[in-house]
Amino acid sequence: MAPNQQQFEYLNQRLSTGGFRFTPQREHVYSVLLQKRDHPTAEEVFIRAKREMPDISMATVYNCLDALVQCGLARQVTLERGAARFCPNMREHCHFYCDSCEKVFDIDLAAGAGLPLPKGFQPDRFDLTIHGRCPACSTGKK
Amino acid sequence: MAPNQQQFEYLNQRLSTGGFRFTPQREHVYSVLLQKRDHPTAEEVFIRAKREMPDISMATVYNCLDALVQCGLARQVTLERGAARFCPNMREHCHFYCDSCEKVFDIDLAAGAGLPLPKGFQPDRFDLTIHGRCPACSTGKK
DNA sequence: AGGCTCATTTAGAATTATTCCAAATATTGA
DNA sequence: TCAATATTTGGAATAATTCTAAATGAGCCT
Repeated sequence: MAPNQQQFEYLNQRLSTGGFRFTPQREHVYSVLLQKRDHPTAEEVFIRAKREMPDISMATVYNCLDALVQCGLARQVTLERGAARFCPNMREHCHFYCDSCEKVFDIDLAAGAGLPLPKGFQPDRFDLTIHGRCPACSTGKK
Repeated sequence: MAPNQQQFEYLNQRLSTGGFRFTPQREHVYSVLLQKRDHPTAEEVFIRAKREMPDISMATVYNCLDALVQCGLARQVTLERGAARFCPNMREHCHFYCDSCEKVFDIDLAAGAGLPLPKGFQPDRFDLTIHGRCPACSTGKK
């Protein structure tokens, strides 16, 4: 599924606003992210991207993901150890990591709203990850 | 500064409860963590530990930190990219990462309290990192 | 104390994740 | 189209962590 015209325009606009050029690789990496929103690692994005663009390189995937993050088109998510994951959901939300099946769920919650920070701290962005069990794993009580 | 008797007892008890043995290395790594609570990386812990225990190895530092985390004596904190950091503060708190001076501050806030999770999700632990500017950096408005 | 068992330590190798590099190529604006 | 500059590429390099196998150490049983 190629990105539709609207997504294409939006990507183009965000890239140039951010001082980046539009390239087929960036378009493709973005479309890969949008296709399956399961918080893939850079390596997983690379594998998926290669299916339609066999010559794309790992370095380019990192470059594209970086550009997307800087343009505000994707978030980089760091859940404990291991590789960083990428998420094109830019709504305010937090992540639920299931310690049992290791899936990542988007939860629509504004984590930082109303938190009484000590005087002087100027928050910019809140990263909330909740660890626990997802519905499937908690009923199975494995 | 060596850990006091109470800390020593507590460490011993938590280690054995967790199925770990008490070793001089683990005691020393724990005392290093307690001495300067600036969220050091494993490498920084290694450097500090070597001052009083020159033969300790990196692998042992990782092993000790791991054991401490598993015993509930320290938390592993993952702030974006780069090395994991370690924090012996086990009170419920979150972290404020200053994007300007890159220091990490403990903030005494219960991040997850009262968050309305969707049905079925069983939260176990909340990891909230707030990015922004610390008081010193926000007044300097660098 | 002596011996057994198993955890731990150690140094270094191996692995994983990411960044860097320099040359070739592509994109944009004039 | 041309020049300037960003991007892509493959591979090398780096960073962070884990693994491995041998030596050591601790606790337990007799």
